[in-house]
Amino acid sequence: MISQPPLHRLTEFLDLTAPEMDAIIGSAGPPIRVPRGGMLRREGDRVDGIYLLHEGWMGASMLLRDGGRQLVKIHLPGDLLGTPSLCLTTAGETLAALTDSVARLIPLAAFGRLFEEHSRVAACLMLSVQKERLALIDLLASVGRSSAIERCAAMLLDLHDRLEAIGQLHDASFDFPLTQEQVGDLLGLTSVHVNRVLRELGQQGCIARTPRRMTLTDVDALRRLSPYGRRRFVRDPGWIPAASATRDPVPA
Amino acid sequence: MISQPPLHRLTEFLDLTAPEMDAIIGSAGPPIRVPRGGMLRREGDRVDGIYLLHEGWMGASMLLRDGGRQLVKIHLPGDLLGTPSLCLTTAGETLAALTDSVARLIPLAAFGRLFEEHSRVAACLMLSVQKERLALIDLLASVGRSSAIERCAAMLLDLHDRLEAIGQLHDASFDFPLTQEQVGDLLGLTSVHVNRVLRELGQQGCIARTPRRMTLTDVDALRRLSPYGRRRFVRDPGWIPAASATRDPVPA
DNA sequence: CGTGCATTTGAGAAGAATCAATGCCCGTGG
DNA sequence: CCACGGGCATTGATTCTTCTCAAATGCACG
Repeated sequence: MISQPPLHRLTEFLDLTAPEMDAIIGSAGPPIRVPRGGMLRREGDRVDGIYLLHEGWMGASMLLRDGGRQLVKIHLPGDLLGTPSLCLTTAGETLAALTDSVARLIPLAAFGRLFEEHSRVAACLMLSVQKERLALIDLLASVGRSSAIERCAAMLLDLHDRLEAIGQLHDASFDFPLTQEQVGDLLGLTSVHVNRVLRELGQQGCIARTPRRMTLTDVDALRRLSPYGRRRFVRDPGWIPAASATRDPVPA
Repeated sequence: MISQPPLHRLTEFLDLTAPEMDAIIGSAGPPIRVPRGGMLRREGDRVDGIYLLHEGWMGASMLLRDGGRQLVKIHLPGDLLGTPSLCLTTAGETLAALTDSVARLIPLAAFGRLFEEHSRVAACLMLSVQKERLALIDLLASVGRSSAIERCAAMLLDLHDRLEAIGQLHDASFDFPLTQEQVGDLLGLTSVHVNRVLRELGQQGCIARTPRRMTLTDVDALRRLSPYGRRRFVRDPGWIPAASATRDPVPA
């Protein structure tokens, strides 16, 4: 028994109507279970749609020619996965399960129909993608222009804030399934150095770690460490027409 | 006398119809001239639309709390500027002219209308944004997981390929208005180190520099140095409906 | 009770930053 | 015409962050 798909990432900018949400839900295929370590999509696979993540953490990563790996995004439930590859013939990113996960495919055809028939949903998708792009910009700024400890602080806060939004945060404490190597691949560091930095953060009293669990014991100190602040997102942007203006109004 | 806006970034995935292109062109405001060093938009400004760059090079950058600056994108003519801020109340990036530039504002309202009335244009915009996102991913991988020389090679190739697409490349040689500090801000390096690396590339015979001009004397060697290959983009993706299927068909 | 993965720790090396000075080009104003 | 100043490029010397290599430890799991 699979619960309804989490759509908070699509309704965070705008309240969608029931028909609009039904259209989204209806466009998704059956649940796909991916065990920890499994792949939902590999770089080079044919692009057959995008994915909506129901449960679990997944990582989007890119392989480099020298064998290195750049983790591009830690995806949490509700995220849309694989959208960057929409403009490619062959997937540009690997989607790997960091925990046991469940996702659903939204096939290209269904995505196209959604786009054509529900312009407000299309607008929400656009905003969602822009938000992802900003996250990428923040990560880039962090990797390009900050010290290792600042990057770690920013990453922990990012997870903190996003987990809070989906109710998976309890007293600034959350499940933390990432290995130090994965953190390194995300932040442009070695696992060895991640280890030292996390210990340093622990000694400063900013965080407390137990296996697979992370507690931010001094969120304010972490925010001071972080190289950038929190973004303020729009709500009900004026340029998206009100629901009643939607095409094909369904008669009551 | 301002020439027609360059729309190659919007038609590279799909041929648009004349009415669709007219709608885009019609949505843009009057040309805005920005002298080298001037700002089109500052971080924190109110978001009133996006911009279409006609002429010149512009940089999108983000300021860090410690005073550092991350250059996020070097924009060339035809690019859409400022789209990441669509989901923010207040601009998240500064748009600064790297050369004398000309841009046009597409106001939010016009953008919304475009989205609502021309779903194929909306789809093209989505693909365009995804392409930008991939560029950001590539940059991130480069900054996070490659040496300084590899990053420089990748940046030079990126400019090479994009300038080629707009006919501003002559025998692997192009106008290069970036200061070494700006390159450093883009690649996560200091200007001092950029200088050394560029000299190294020169000594290896990969590039030749004269003031404000760059020549790639060994493109293949640079491609071997670059941490990633070229992307292959879709053309006429099946999920976007054919032009005749567009709503509001204009009677002949 | 091995086995395999992840974390932890140490020592040394390397890449890039920092600090500091110099030179060059070019526009400005005396 | 020339002195001056600002921005940018270049170079050297030194420091420091982070990587690399290596090994030990701990822990989960069959």
